[in-house]
Amino acid sequence: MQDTTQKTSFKAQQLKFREDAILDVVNHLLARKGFDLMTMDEVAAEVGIAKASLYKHFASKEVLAAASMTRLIDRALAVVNDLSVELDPLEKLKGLVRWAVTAHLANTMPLLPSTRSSIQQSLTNYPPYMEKVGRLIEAVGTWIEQAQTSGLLSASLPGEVILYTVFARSCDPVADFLKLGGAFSDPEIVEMLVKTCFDGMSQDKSTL
Amino acid sequence: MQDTTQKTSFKAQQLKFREDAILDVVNHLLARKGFDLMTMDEVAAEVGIAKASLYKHFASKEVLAAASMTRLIDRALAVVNDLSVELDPLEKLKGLVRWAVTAHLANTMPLLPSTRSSIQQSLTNYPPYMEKVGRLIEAVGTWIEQAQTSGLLSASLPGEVILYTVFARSCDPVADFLKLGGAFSDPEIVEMLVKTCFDGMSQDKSTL
DNA sequence: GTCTATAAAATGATAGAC
DNA sequence: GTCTATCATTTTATAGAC
Repeated sequence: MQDTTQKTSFKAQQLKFREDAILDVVNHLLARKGFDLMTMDEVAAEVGIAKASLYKHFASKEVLAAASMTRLIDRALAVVNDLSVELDPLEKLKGLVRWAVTAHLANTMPLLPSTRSSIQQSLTNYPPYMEKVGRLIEAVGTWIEQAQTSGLLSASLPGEVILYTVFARSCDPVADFLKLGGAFSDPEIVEMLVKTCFDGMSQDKSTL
Repeated sequence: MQDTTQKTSFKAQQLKFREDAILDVVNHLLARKGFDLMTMDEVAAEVGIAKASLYKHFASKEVLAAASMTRLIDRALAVVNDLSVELDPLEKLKGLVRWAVTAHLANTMPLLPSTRSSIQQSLTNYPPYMEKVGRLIEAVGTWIEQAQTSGLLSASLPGEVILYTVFARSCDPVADFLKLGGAFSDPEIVEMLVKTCFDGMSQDKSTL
């Protein structure tokens, strides 16, 4: 038959579609409860398939989480790419933090940046993930260096510290508490977090 | 017998001693793994007693964690009290953050400030804990107001935001990553976190 | 690949002897 | 109050039919 390849490609498309739907659910659950509290039963139920079917797509809970996290890094890389326009490096960094905090508030940012999480180790042993994280770190690291040499960011602060501080905003509980309080809109919360992150909480000396 | 009360008091002392030992173990486990990953088997093994004995002291895992957390707030209140000397309010706040980050690095700071943690709800339903948290918030809130009115902290930032930001430093993953990197000593990490927390990462405009 | 049914292990909690 | 033994439940993962 002549349409064998077409049929296969259609099937492959359907497969990808289904797996993307699974990863959407996983991403959401990772964001709301974290890896340890997320159960495979829950994932299967929310996707609307049997648990055994889930295991046909992903070999284990850890593999499933790793796939979801890899997709997240892909998205972060896309955001980084979009930000590579005519912005100064400080604005690029702020843009990345805005994206992360916004996603966190929308429950689409998996709760990871914690040395304590039990997936952390299996993730570091998953080369496709680590390779992409490496690319992300390199891109953001470049922005940080540029911002420091051009006097936009404090040059006395080790770049490492700035890098981790930027990434850590994606899981900052301050956003959750402010949202819980109900006094501010999501965009307001995002802007306040960005401000305290980059400018601190002390009185701005330049205005005195 | 005349020494009945003495005997009782001695027994009570022993009981408190044992329960304090249990809470030490729990505090350490909560700091390293969090509530959900901490198991009662583990607690019992590390204390050196049978799991059933553990349940004679504390009715459930949640009660156990609540007791540990209450003791933590007691210690925070003691630190707040020690800081009520001749320091300006900004230095008091920094002192509190220093204590929290130092404890975090020493694995003695339970990983909580997360809306996602599954104990959070049972804690809010435990009046002794909430009462002490209330006192802590009041004391720190007063410092924040003083720092804002005296121009030490940005007055345009809602007090709420400053309060949460200060508390959130106790579980900031930046400290963990920097420690993992091995390039800095614990006190250096503490000072860098305090600096970025209060002064941000942007170039200080007053030096230009 | 999807399902039902079930294994295998971990874990919170309790029974009951001493 | 401490122990051993056990229960009940949850949860990761698989077997095997269709």
